[in-house]
Amino acid sequence: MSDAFDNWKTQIKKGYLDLCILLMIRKHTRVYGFDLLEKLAQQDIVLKEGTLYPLLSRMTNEGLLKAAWETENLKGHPRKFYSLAKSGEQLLDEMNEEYERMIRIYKSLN
Amino acid sequence: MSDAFDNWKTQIKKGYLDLCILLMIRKHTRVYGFDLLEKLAQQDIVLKEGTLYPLLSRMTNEGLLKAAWETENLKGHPRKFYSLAKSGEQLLDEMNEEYERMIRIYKSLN
DNA sequence: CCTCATACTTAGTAATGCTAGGTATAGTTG
DNA sequence: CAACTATACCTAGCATTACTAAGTATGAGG
Repeated sequence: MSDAFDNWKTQIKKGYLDLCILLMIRKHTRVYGFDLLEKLAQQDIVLKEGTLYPLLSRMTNEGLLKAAWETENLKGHPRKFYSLAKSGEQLLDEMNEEYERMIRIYKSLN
Repeated sequence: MSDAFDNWKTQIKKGYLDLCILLMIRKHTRVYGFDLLEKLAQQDIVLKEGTLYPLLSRMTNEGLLKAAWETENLKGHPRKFYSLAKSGEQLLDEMNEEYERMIRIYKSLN
């Protein structure tokens, strides 16, 4: 049985990771998974690979991201690059609006 | 299959509701479920009873809340009043700190 | 040749919010 | 007093996500 706070920390990230990852991809236009993992860690969002990759796959399947294996300059390990699809940009805008709303409510209660 | 945004809105609330409810109870010291439902709705957090009550039960079982059936002045329907337990206050402080951190990261990515 | 770092993948688990009901009491109306 | 409504709380089952804990595969360095 895990600590109440640890458990909450898992829950509070649901949805938040999607948001941050979409923001991060928008910021960098085109990134691959492992690099994204490091960029997120720099922002103090530390994920395991087993958390990030399924998330990227899901968002790609939902049509939010475009994914492409690197084909040119292929020296080193193959990398799968992600970028925002149209519907991903649109969703991100909606998410931002909703999240700002939630922050406002939170602030007003504190 | 639900819309991607609707689905996300469900996910992003996980943990957030706990936080808001603890904040609300702290603010009012002592409230019962149905009243809490209305107070939250006034803040634009609209829940179904089937969402709130299990949540209150869970937090009570975890020792975060103290629950007591109204015994005095018992006219009208019986009401179960909730207030913050020690560990609930403590958890709330930790949650606040973590949530502020998440907001800072979010802002920096946007 | 063996180890390590990079890079991606997958199966299974725990936890929460929602749906869609249900129970019970008190006041109101015909 | 019977029927209805509003108040107040409860519960079973579902869908979804983040995490754990593996595994696969490539290239570089000793």
